[in-house]
Amino acid sequence: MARTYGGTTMADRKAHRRRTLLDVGTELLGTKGTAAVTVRSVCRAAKLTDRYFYESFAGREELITAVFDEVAELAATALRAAVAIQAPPPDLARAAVDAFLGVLTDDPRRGRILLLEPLTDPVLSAHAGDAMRLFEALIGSQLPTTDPVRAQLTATALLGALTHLFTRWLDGSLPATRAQLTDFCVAMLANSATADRS
Amino acid sequence: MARTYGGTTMADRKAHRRRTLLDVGTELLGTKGTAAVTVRSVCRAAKLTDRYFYESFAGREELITAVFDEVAELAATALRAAVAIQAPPPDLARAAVDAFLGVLTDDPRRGRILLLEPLTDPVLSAHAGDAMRLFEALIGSQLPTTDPVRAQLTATALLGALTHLFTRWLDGSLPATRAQLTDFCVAMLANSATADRS
DNA sequence: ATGGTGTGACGACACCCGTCGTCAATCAGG
DNA sequence: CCTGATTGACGACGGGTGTCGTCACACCAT
Repeated sequence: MARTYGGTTMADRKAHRRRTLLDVGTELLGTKGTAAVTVRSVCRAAKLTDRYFYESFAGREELITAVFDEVAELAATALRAAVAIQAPPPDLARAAVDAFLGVLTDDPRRGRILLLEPLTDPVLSAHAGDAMRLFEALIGSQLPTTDPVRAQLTATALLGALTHLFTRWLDGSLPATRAQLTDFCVAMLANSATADRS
Repeated sequence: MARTYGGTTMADRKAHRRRTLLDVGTELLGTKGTAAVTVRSVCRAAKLTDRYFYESFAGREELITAVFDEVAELAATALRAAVAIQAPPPDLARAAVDAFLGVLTDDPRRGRILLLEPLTDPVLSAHAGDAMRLFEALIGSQLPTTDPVRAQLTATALLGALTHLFTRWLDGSLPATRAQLTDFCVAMLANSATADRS
């Protein structure tokens, strides 16, 4: 029987503190960007003394990569569920775009964490790079081209297009409805899937 | 007759110091990113005392926006020259892509300064935003669609695609030759210019 | 009550930053 | 030589950072 303090076990308290730090990390990274995430700023916002930061994380790098990983896993899970359906490619693409957008609109901070900050922050860009390469390879493998260079160019272009569309839409500077955006993305993906046939 | 010191006029020395600061700003912003650009780091690298920083710039914001503006002006100039030729659209697109890539490959730091850092740095993003909106409007006005929403979606997608393609190619992670990349971009632009006709 | 554990606050240390005033040395023109 | 301009170095001030040890107090189980 674990000993309690304040009515909870040490393991529970530790988990709770870790959760709090991740939440604050998400808030700072997703609203102000990577420079705003420091050990002290996070602990200040979390109302925890910085000893507890080191209880869960070796340093800021570990925190921001953990925050990124949480969001990436959310997105991946949603995508996996969406494309698990048995449907023709256009419906799959629509389901995928819808699912991804759903994850982003459920919490707009996620767009910045998943799509923007990794473009310039050295820690995130090194960490996220593999995930992004994976996404590209996934997109690329769906393309009906036998030319690997062309496949990668297309996948990169698509990822770039989607990144810009999503982030711009999320920040309110794209005057499109969600349905219009979804339709456009689906058509764009479909167009790429058939472009080599022309 | 302006008084001289060390064989040069005050105006010349001031101009030289400003040039040096801009060069160092370009180096730091283009290789390490915005966080590495501080008044002290710039002056250290420029081997100037920080009094001289304030001779030309009110603060770091003014320096990084000046650095961005220099690169943007280079790109704009190259683009204007490239599309001044009398040629059919595919040749215009090719000339534009070639010119833009030329500016970037002449100095790879420019890709980061022009395309990446403004995505996340608040100062640059606010400052570059208008230039980017202009680029988008320009691309959009070349599209044969009467639907303004669709035009903007397309322009945004294209800008995103180009951004990713260029930055990924510049960092060496796209295994394509420059000719392959150029061909792809030209085809992509051409495809978008005709996509609405389908 | 006792001894051990957990917590919050804080100080230490060494570093960084932005901004600017001061001082000593050098340069320049009359 | 004299006086004023220019330069380089540096310190001041007030803020921030990462990391971690210490202390006083509160909590807990026995």
